[in-house]
Amino acid sequence: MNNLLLSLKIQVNDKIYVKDPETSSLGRKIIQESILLIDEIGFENFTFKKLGERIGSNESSIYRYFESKHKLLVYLSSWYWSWIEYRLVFITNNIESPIEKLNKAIMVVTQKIEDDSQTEHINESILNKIIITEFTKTMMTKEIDTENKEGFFLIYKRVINRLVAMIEVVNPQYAYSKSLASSIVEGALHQHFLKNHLKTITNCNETISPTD
Amino acid sequence: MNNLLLSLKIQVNDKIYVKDPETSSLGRKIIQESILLIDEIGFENFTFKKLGERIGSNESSIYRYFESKHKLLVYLSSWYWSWIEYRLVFITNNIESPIEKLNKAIMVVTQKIEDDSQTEHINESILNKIIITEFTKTMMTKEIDTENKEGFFLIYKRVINRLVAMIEVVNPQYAYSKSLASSIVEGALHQHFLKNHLKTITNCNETISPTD
DNA sequence: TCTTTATTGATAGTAATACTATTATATTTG
DNA sequence: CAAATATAATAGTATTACTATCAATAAAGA
Repeated sequence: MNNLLLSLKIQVNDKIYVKDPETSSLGRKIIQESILLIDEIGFENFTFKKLGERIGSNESSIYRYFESKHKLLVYLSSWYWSWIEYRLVFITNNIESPIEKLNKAIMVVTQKIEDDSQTEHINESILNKIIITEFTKTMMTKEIDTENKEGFFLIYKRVINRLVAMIEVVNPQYAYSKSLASSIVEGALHQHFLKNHLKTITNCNETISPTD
Repeated sequence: MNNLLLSLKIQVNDKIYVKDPETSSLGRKIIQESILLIDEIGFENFTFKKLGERIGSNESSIYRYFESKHKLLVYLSSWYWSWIEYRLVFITNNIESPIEKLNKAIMVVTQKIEDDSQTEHINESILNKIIITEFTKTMMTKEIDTENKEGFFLIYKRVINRLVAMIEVVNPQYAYSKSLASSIVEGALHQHFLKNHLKTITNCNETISPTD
């Protein structure tokens, strides 16, 4: 992936933050450490106060970047899906065979991320872990319809739709391409979760991956 | 389904509650109204205080039944899956053809519930609605491993395993029966959710159901 | 029927959460 | 070097998620 990300900035809908965290070192620290802290203690136990203590900064300073911890999670998710989209486009680029292209794409959206540290302050592998358990919480709220209208989930939907397009090239007659694509992405996250916590209701383990 | 439930009591792991809500009218009121209130305002906005006001009772009285709102949600989920299990067994009973049996089973676990009011105090259709958006929250916590050991998710896993068994009768060679079963159940809930909120990434709508 | 026990209600209280507001102090930039 | 901007420190509010105590009722048992 050749360090392309070093010069390319992942863009996130600016309605999600108060101040863009990529524009300051405090902002980047917030992102970096929030990923680690959410992974360690879980999203329900995560607070801006704890994060502040951890980064040697103040609760009120974090509020200048994000209105709420919910929006911070939406930000992290958007960043994640944007990063996935970038990899999706990059890795499937120039592949002639539609089926091979779709295969690669499915690999990208379903694979466990082994740390591929391209961005200094974001640990993609841990971010992948928190997406597995926390991503649904960004959407499963009473505010979803408003937030959806404001474009909070655009990048995620774009990833799904890229998959849909590839499926339709492989089989233009298939009537459920959208549901298939969303099921692949969401289903893979879910199988990763089961593999880690409810082993008795999945076949996934050290040798069999959700991608299989 | 012939009113069998009128004489059969759905059993929920007794570690989930402090006092069995089925043993008193206040308990049943808590169950009945919590379903409606969670549906109305969402689980994050739901509190025992609000529930108390609504049922004309006291916050502290509700705490005598459930330690926390999380456990109440675990209780509602267990009740739901227990009810699904009962229907699963009942509806697929005496069906000879394995494929037909599996088909019926898939219908049971994926269909939207139209109110089938067998139990006076539980509105199954609304309970189904809250399961669609709130069920993952019972599991996606830092406490999952402990709670899983305590048996909080036994009924859910039993439902999945019944499906697994039916899949294996249809095709004993299939290597991913567990993952398929868990994906069917979880995936159907997810498609129901998308159909209600993110219509652009599902093919499900008024005419096409997740069951299809 | 009377008494004991269990259940519920009312009130108060605590620590933590999820913020907002204000002011002081650094730091950056023009 | 001044002005603007960013951050830190502190305080404060309303709400949440409980626990504890005690009084009032209702139900059950002797």
